[in-house]
Amino acid sequence: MNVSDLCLGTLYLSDCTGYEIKKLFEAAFSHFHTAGFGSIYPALNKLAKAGLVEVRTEAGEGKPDRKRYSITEEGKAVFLLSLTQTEPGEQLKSDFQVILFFSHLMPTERLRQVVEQMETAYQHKLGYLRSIVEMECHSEGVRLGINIGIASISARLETLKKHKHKLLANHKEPPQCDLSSL
Amino acid sequence: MNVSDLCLGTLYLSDCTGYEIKKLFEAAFSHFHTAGFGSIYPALNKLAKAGLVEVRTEAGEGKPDRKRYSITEEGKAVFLLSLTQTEPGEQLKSDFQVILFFSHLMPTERLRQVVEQMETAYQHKLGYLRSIVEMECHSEGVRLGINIGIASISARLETLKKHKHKLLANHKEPPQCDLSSL
DNA sequence: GGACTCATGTAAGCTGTTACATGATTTC
DNA sequence: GAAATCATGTAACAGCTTACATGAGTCC
Repeated sequence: MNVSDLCLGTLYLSDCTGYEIKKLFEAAFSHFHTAGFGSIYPALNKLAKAGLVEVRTEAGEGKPDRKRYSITEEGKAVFLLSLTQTEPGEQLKSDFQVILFFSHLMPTERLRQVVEQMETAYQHKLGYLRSIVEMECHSEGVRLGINIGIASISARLETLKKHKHKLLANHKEPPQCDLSSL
Repeated sequence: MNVSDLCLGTLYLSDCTGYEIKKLFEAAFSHFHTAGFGSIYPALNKLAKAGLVEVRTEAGEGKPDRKRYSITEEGKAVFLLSLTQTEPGEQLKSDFQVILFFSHLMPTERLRQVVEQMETAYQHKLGYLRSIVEMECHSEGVRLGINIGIASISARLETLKKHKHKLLANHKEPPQCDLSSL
């Protein structure tokens, strides 16, 4: 499942412009997938070339022109096929956990900062997820996805809160390293 | 934090061969980072060229020759700098959640399969994490990282178990799509 | 006047995956 | 005899990020 597939899937639900797809990605997928304009626009052009989507240009009054994309029947078939054939999997990339892994090499003060930042980040994410789960327009699958996200982040936050004191209290200041040559 | 940084960090802890680094990655980082030989070997060569690690070749008796890498003082300084400057962040890429998001477009039977696969995958991951947290060699930071992983996966699994019946019971078989032309 | 939103796109580059190539030894 | 483990590496490709380019309108 790459950006191209996600664009096709989004267009299955409703016609969109590239800009709207980006906004939708942020609102709907941001807790399990990300994508920038630099990958969305080329993906849409590629899909159009392959005949999986169709484009029509709308003249913007006072605003820039927009290209509105619709999925074709072939596009629908391709998306359904890749959806059913995709193996479910999850992969986390956590710089926070890397930092924890090597935390004994870090100054205590920086470690404290990092922990605090992460707590705040978790709280923000939770707030966001709780705000969207309350909306009543979700399908059962979407709702489950959000609930899994909430439970997961909530558990991470609680574990961090519970153990951070031990981490910081037992932390030994590492010997300073010579950075003058860099 | 890329593969190159992680190699450097691993070599900070002890001298290793590329092959050993891969094994260590699997054992220690696999729940928050992955890397294959195709990125580790080039990374080590790059680090050697930059003077951040040193190599010596060991003749293998009955086994292939090995290249053992050690970090240099400059390498240590570079790693400590990038460790303290890295902003803590986490990013999930979940094809499972994508499937859930579009689950109303999938055949019920496939959805049931996907949910079961994911349950098993979570259980395996939990088993693995619980087996390593019991070892007593971990630093406080490493232990916290593992505990966060356990809490997180555990929460995901429980949420899935709790809501999957509702998901499957309310699921409507979507109209079949014409796949003959593909 | 500056920042932000709307709107689309390109190009360079970084990073990583996958497949291939080699080859000996050990285990089933 | 087949498969797995040990051991290193390259080359092609896929995929995404970042920065740049353009330009009008709106809000403070």
